Amino acid sequence: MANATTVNPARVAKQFQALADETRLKVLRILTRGEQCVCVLVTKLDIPQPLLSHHLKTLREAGFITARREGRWMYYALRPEALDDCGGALTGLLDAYQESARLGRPGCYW
Amino acid sequence: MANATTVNPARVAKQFQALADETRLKVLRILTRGEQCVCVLVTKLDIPQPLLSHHLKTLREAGFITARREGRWMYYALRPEALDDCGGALTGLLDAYQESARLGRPGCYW
DNA sequence: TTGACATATCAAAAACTATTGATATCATGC
DNA sequence: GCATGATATCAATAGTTTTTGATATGTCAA
Repeated sequence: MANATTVNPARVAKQFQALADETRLKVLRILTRGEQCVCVLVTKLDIPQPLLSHHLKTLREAGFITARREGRWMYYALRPEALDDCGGALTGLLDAYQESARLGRPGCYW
Repeated sequence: MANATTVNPARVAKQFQALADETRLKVLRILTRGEQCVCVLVTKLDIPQPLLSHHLKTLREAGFITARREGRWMYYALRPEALDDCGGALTGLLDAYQESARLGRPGCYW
């Protein structure tokens, strides 16, 4: 289980970076309904296709989605593990915070 | 409770943007141990003071930390509600995903 | 009130990210 | 093989964020 000390800040920062965009969050929201082909996403989001392609690449590289080709179409699907992982970084911080509160906030630990 | 439809992508994107930086994540991690003065953070992170000041401002504007002056020193503290809130956006997506799986992935919903 | 210290702000430069339009790739059907 | 449609890549531009150094602000102590 992730916690504030096991989390790798550089990696996690990259994941949050991928989430730090309105269009990409909308993509993820759409994909919660199941995998979708790019053509549907383009229509739904109303942005130029190359731009969407770029955002999909960003999400894919950060591990949030997977791609699958079927004939001429590409289908993208959510990878919930990645969302879990990111959430784990947040709960790791929260857990560390609560644990330290429990211990009475000894202050500086280094 | 947050879910994939109640979440405001623009606002959430801004919060994730604040988390999308290695230094800022390190700041949050340090602050899980309780509030700290800037001088401690500067030493611990080994970055120029104006740069840290800028990152602290970013975190503050996104709601992740609070500032308190005590004499010459500024003390920054974690605001766990903001982390919760952000985590809520993630679990909102995950919940929507699982709910849709439960319903048998009806596909396009618009 | 002056000097010293802690922190914030500002302006400029550097680095990165998003957007656009043009073009390439790749699968399909003729 | 050729034309077509779906998607990806590329190169250029625009916009944003990060970093740096200089300077300003605010507080304290003498």
